[in-house]
Amino acid sequence: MPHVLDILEERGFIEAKTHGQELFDWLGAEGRTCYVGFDPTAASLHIGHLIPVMALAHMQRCGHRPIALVGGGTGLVGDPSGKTEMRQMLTPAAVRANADALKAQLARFIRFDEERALLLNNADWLVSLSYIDFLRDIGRHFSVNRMIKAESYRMRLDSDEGLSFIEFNYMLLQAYDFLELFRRCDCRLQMGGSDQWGNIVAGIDLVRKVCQEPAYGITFQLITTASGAKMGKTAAGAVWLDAERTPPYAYYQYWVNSADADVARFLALYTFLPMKEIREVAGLRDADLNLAKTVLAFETTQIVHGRQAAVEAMEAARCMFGARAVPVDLMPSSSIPRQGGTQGEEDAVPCTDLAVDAVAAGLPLFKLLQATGLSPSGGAARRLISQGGAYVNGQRVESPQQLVTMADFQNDGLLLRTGKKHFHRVRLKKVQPGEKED
RNA sequence: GGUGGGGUUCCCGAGCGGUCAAAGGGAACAGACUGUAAAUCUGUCGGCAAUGCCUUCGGAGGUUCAAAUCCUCCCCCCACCA
Repeated sequence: MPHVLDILEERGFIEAKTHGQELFDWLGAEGRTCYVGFDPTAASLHIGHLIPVMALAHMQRCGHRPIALVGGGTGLVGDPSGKTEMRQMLTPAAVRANADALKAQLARFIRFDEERALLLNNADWLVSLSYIDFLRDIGRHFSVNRMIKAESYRMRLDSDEGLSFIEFNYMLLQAYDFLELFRRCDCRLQMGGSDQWGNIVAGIDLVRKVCQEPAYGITFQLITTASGAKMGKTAAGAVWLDAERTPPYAYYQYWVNSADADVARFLALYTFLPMKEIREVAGLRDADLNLAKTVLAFETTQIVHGRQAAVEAMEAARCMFGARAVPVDLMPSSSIPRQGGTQGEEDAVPCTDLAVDAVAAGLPLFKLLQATGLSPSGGAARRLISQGGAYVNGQRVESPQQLVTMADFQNDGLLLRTGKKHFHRVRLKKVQPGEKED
């Protein structure tokens, strides 16, 4: 079996690690326990969380035992690391609800059956801590002189806003988590984003001081897109793993729209396809690269939303954009369907129902653009049309006054498009007499 | 608690009585070029069935024909002092 550190290194995960050779040797044996913490600041993970999640999945595939630690306790405090502003404080009830939601999503990546991975919540040991005991047992091992020199606090200590005492304590709590997991599960490795370096090292030191045992840490690269933007940040907000927040189609589209320069890197980080095949992608040029983007989008969507949703998203995209089928010899390990697929599968495209009555008299198109959410306001829709950016059934709309009529509907359906890549279907809905339209 | 400096449209940031829906930049959106890429150029970028009307410049009042701009009170942030 290949060594997990080699895999993570080769695929571009690792930014820094402690104890180079010693860590390598320790991971050389099977069944090592490692962990990553996820604070439940929202009811869903987003793309930014994917790197540590994938890393845990690689750990498991290499025969180790990952722990996903949901921060039900630390989430009540809020990590200031690398943050320019203080986090909004969440109510304990919200933190609990979020923690439950995260568990379900993590199970997409990691198998938790038969103790092959653990899902723990640090609220189980943090919430009941006694202040004085904690200060005496844990707090005495921390040097404030050292803490204020930590890079992760630098931004806040230098800022106008400052650092509140509750946030200053976060490092101790996370260090205590590591100690607790070491004691409970013999967990000796903590991983996290590059902003977690300070917190991880604090935990390593604490384990050594309290138990005189070695512990290790790995931090991951901060992944940005080729244009320098944070992963998963769009104008509409984060790209979520929750299908309610980001539908599979939109999730798929996010990945298809990756920049050329990112494709190979993202395939390595966000899929499990073999590196040998990914390296071949580097030889692709121009439009051929789009095929690799299709594989990337399909694979990542499949992991998060399942095969069915991934196929639907891909078919919808193929239908809308008319992309070529992925050839058999491109990344053969991918389970992406290679044939043209079924015709006209548009189900994944966002859709709005419209009552016949509303159309019968003629509905101004700009109203419809607004109603479907393609335009944020009527004015924006009018501007869009006059700039030539609106299309009905593939036909450019010429005038802002244009009406949508029954003639525009084929099989009770109509396809709106704005710009190059925003599609929305409209379905005619026959309202029975006496039936109320919402 | 004292003194001083601030809170402007998605973000940064100008404006300091009419010419302000508010400069400039960024983000975003559309068009052209393309490959659902990048870069570039052009346009748009509070709302409204719209040559006009309405709502915005921390909040509430006030002065004025006219207020983001002046006055009063309040809230919040920052710096220095205690």
